[in-house]
Amino acid sequence: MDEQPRLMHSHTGVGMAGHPGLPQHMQEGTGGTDGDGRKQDIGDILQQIMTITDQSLDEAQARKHALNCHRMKPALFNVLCEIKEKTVLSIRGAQEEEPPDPQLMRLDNMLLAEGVSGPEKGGGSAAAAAAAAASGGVGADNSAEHSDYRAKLSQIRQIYHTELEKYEQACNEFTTHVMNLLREQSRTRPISPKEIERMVNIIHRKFSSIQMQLKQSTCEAVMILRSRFLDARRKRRNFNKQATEILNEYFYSHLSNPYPSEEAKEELAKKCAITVAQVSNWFGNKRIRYKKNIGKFQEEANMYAARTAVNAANASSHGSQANSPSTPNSAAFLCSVSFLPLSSSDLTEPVWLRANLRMLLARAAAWTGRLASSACSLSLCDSTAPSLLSGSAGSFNMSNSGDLFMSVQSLNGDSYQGAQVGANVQSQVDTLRHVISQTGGYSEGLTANQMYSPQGINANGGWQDAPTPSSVTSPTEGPGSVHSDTSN
DNA sequence: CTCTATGATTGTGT
DNA sequence: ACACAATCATAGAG
Repeated sequence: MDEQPRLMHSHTGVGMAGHPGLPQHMQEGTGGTDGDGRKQDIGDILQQIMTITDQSLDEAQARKHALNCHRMKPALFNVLCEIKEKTVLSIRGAQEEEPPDPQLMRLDNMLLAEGVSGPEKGGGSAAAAAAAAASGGVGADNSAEHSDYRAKLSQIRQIYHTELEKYEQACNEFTTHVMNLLREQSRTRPISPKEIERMVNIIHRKFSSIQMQLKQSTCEAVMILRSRFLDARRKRRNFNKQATEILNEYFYSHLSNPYPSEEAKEELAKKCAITVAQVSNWFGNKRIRYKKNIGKFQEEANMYAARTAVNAANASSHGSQANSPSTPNSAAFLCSVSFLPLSSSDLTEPVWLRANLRMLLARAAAWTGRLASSACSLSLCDSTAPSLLSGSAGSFNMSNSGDLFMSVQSLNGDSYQGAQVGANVQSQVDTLRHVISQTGGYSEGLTANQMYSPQGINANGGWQDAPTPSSVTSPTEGPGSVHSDTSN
């Protein structure tokens, strides 16, 4: 019974179809020793199978037909079935259900998010819009770039879909081809539907790995495009002068607590035509840089503080002609001018306003250096008052803030005379705070514990002790206190 | 080109 | 979630 081994040999040989050396070897093996006719026939048939791929199509068809009609064909088929019985075990073991590839899922998700693989309309532009928002684009000046981005993205999208379609088509064609081939072969050798299915799976896996490469390179292309067109760092543009001035004005007029509330941020963002995130960035940068190098910002601080005071005075005098500061209108104006989310009642109480102003005037006089000792006992109705004066007033270095005080004092005079004290109170408070923070808080000659602490920059040079904008309150203050930042 | 200014991002702490 | 600090990367002035 040496038939079986030879068949096994030949069977493995089928897997290596087209091997040029094999037919010769087979011939040697079959025609050599016994010369048995049956074996000779089987050998011939096998040889024909082996060489079938080397033949032309017509010739192959003819031979295939001859093979199918061969008298020994059923016998060969039975033998193959027998062999199959033995090998099918190993095939069965090889079946495994693969979980979805996480990398492929990542790529799919990303392509979907970028609007490449999603629905045609909206996806790409939505992604572009999102990217535009992320880059903080103002709109007008880089809309051209965004349309360019969108065009490029849709180009990528198109290429991706074309390629994907091509791959899918090729996959289907190849699968059909293989299935036909297997069906054809199933007439000659035993092939179960399971095997066909398995083969199809293998083909699909191969093609999906190609697809993954396509997806990967598409993702890379999108990333490159994104970074080139929408990377905020690359596309950084300085804010325009007006926006910077608005931001600086707010910063220096709220120097004791430069943390704009969400509402204030939105207001600033609207005025500056930037995003709220950009406002936050700006304040973050400003705070840190101001703190790091106060000296460098002093001139700027003075300028803005003075300007704020002047603006406030103008607003106040203007308001005195049109309407009284005690009217709801002027209160609303005060809210909007200084971004104070105060209630109207907070601002329409002339008694405390006047009292505040008297305090301010007294304090201003004290701070100009003549009444240093008495200043400590004064108490501003503003929540910051106690802390503002917690340090030694006599230590404040007034040398570089005299001009500021001049302007404040004259303004106070103007507005106080007519008891029209609405709009400029807040700015004056903050202007004064500014002067304090500059002189008391930062002068190099001061020791840390002499600096005023909680509301302004603390001994460590930070505002961390300042309450959050939404909670700037004082337990001692009345209902009409001026808050540097509050939210309702 | 260098240097400084500045908007944005990232990592960390609370 | 927010602020801070460090850092990056570019803009713009010289």
